[in-house]
Order: sequence, then C-alpha cells, then structure tokens
Amino acid sequence: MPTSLALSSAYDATLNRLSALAQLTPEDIEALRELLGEGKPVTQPSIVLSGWAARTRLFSDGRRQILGFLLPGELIGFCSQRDPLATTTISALTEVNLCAAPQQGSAGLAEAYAFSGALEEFFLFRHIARLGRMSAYERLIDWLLEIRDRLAISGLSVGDSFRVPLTQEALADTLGLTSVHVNRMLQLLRREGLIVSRGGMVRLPDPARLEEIVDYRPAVIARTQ
Amino acid sequence: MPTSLALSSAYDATLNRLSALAQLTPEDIEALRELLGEGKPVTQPSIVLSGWAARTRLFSDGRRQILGFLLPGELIGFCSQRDPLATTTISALTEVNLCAAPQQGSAGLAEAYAFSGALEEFFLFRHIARLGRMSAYERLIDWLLEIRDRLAISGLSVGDSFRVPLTQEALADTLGLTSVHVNRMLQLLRREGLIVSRGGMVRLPDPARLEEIVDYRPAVIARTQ
DNA sequence: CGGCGGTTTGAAATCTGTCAAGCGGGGTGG
DNA sequence: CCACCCCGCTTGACAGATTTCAAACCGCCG
Repeated sequence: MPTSLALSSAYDATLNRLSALAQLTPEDIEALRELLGEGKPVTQPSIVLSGWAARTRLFSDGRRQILGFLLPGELIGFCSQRDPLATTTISALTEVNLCAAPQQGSAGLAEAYAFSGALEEFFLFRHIARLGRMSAYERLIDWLLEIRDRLAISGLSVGDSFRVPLTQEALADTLGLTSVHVNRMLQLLRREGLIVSRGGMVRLPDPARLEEIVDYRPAVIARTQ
Repeated sequence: MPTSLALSSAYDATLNRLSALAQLTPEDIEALRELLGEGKPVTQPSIVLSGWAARTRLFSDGRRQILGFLLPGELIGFCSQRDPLATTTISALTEVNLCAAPQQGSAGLAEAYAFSGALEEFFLFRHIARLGRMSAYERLIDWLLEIRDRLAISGLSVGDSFRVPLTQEALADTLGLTSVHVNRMLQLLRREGLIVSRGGMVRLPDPARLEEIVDYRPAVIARTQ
C-alpha cells in the first residue's frame, strides 16, 4: 500500500496517486516505474511526474484565467484538448517533468485513468462553484483544501502541510481576484491563525474549521469494489 | 445534411446535433430515430431530446451555482457523475425529454459521443474563464453567444434568434451574479440595441459587435476528415 | 550597490450586492 | 367576469466587497 509513503523521488508521487485510484497489478506498477524513470517530454497523453502545470486562458487584453492545475500524478490530454477545441494552453508554473502515459495496461490501470478523468471533471465543477458563488475569503480556503487533498493523493501532503509554488498573482488568476486582494485575504487568514505559511510551504492548523466555513465536500475515493 | 433543418419535432434537434459532430451512417440515424421516438426517462447515459436541464451545486446556506446546461441533443452521464463523486445534481429547468443513448453503433456514432464530451469540457473551461475574469456585462454577452452556438448545432437557433427559457434568477445563478444585477445588465444591453427579447425569445441584432466585446472564440466543429 | 520580482500597504474609485418597494401578467376561485 | 394572489421583472437608495493606482518594502542575485 503505497498510500502512506513519504515524499521521495519524482515517480513515487505518480505511483501513489494511480494506485490510490484503482487496484494496480504488480506488472502495471513495473511498467509505470520503467516509463516514469525516463521522464522524457511528450505531447501525447501524459502523466505529470513532478512540478505544477496549469491550463490557462489568456484574453486579448492581457487578462488571464487559470482553468485548472495539473499536479504530480495527474494526467494530461486524455479526454481533453481534442483537435479543434484547443483554446487553452498548458504551461508549467515550476519545473515540470512529464512522461507518456502507458496506453494499454490492466483493467486496473484503465480504471485509474477513468477515475482520474472523473476527478478532473469534479474539480472543474468545484472551481466553477467557487468562482461563481464564493467570496474571496471563501475561495482561498476552498482552494487550499482542494490542493491539500489532491496533493495528499500522491503523498505530497504531510499532515496538512504542503508546498504551494505559486505567486500571489498566479493565485489571483486562479481565484478570479487581484493579487492585491489575495494578499489581503491571506494576511487575514494568517492573523486568524487559520493558515501558517513560510517559503512556499503552507500548513492548515485547523482544517476542520476551514472545511466548515466553506461547506467543503471532499472527493470520495472509493474503489469500485 | 440535416444541419439546415428547421425546428420541428423533438428528435430532429438531436439528429441535427449528432450528425453535425460526426459522420453518421444511415443505420445510426435509423437506430437513433427509433430510440428517440420512445423518449422514456432513463438514468443511464442519455440524450436530451428537448428542453433545458442544468447541473447544479447547492450550498448549505441556500446559495446556488449552475455548473452547466444540458441542451437538446447533448449527452448526460458519459464521462461524468461517476459513482463516488456525485456532488452535483441535474435538474430540469423546463419540461425535459430524455432517452437512453445507443451504447454501440458505428465508429461515427462513437466519434460523435467523443466529440460531444470534448465540447462539454470546452464549455466548462469557458464557463470558468467567464466567471473568473469577466465583468457582469461581459458574462452576459459571452453566455448568450455560447448558447446561440450550442442551440445552432441542433438547429434550434435561427438566424441569431433563439429561445432562452430561464428566469433571471436562474441566469444569475449561472453567471455568479444577483438577479437584480442581471436585470440591470439586460436592460443596458437592450438600450444599446445589442439584444432584443420578448417572451423568452432572444435575438442578437449585431453578433459581430458582441463577439468583439468579449473576445469570443467559437468552438470549431471540424470533422476529423 | 543597484535592480528586479514579488509582497505589503493605503486611499479612493467602481462594481456588484442588499434591501425594500412597486409593477405586471396569468391563473384561480368566488 | 372580476378580485386576488403569486411569481417574476423592474426600480431606487444605500452598503459592502473588490479593484485600481501608486508607493514602499523585502530578499535575492549579479
């Protein structure tokens, strides 16, 4: 059960995540381990090995909206970005390592992919609700909780501490706010003791309180059997 | 080529849309026509025959966000709503007729489904950008243009006139605004001569101007060959 | 040391929400 | 047939959240 592994090499995160989403055979894991070891950049359906990437829409007048993040262990280009519809750009926010996703594997691997796709859609829905109906304060909290959970799936979140390698400007472009206002809300949360952050690391001392504030509903990861 | 059919019976809209998305065989069309004729309500992957439905998130304090619409000819439950993730509700906004989607058909039908899924994701991305980075005025315009295009695929939009069976409150829950403000923006657009509406019908006299205002990028529907 | 990107701060402007009341049409029951 | 009611649309005055603009601050690197 790799779910409780500590942070270590780049592909551990991916293995953690995929085997959290479905039951993988030892052969699947071996196949993944081989591929992940190479880490060559691809444009095919891929897996993020390490780093943060973002799907972005840029407006002609310079406004920018981050549509979603691609975190370690998450998949790119499966159901998405079909030929004629590529109005969105995927760009790396940090150093990113990709690798091609194994196309055929066991039913377990296919299930992990499918589940990953469902999760992606789930996060899109949550992002919409966040932008449409939450205050700036709530948006920040809700987003932090989501990122905590997503990183936890890959084992990159340790006891409500995790790394967020974003500028406040990028965060603003995610949450539909200005960087100035993101700054103010972050300070408020810090003053209230609801977040502790230093050098890109974030800790949530009282997650239960945060979840209550935003009526947070985690994505339930329940294997089909 | 059914793309230019006038509005007629319920299943014409669906046939129009699916054959706009991919090349269907006469057998596909016949199979669809049979199924669509029945119109029995299902919980399986389904096709909206007529009417508007919406995927909605309700907050515990009563706030509501409409995550997306399901219009005639569009598909439900394909990539979506996997078991553990059903935090969203689909509800009918008007009388809705559904039918089960034919599960196996020609490659053309499969392609139409895949394309439909890609379109759905595209609309989700656009919705996010709309909510995150557009003013109330722009959100309204952008949404109207999208609906015009989506209805046009099923032949339900005639020369920039189409039917929008929503209350201003529902529109507000879509665009992340209050109904009061939606009302004001609608009046502004009417005063400016950019929209004409009566009894649920909307006409856009100067779509080019609208598209320019919001930097509108239509979803390109290009067959794979 | 100077410059640079990112963060922090303040004051004022703007957009959007809130509250509350009036209006209008369509349906229902007397 | 009319009175009434309900829901959705409209309007106004006001409050509040968020943006804008501008400057200062900070750590880091060349």
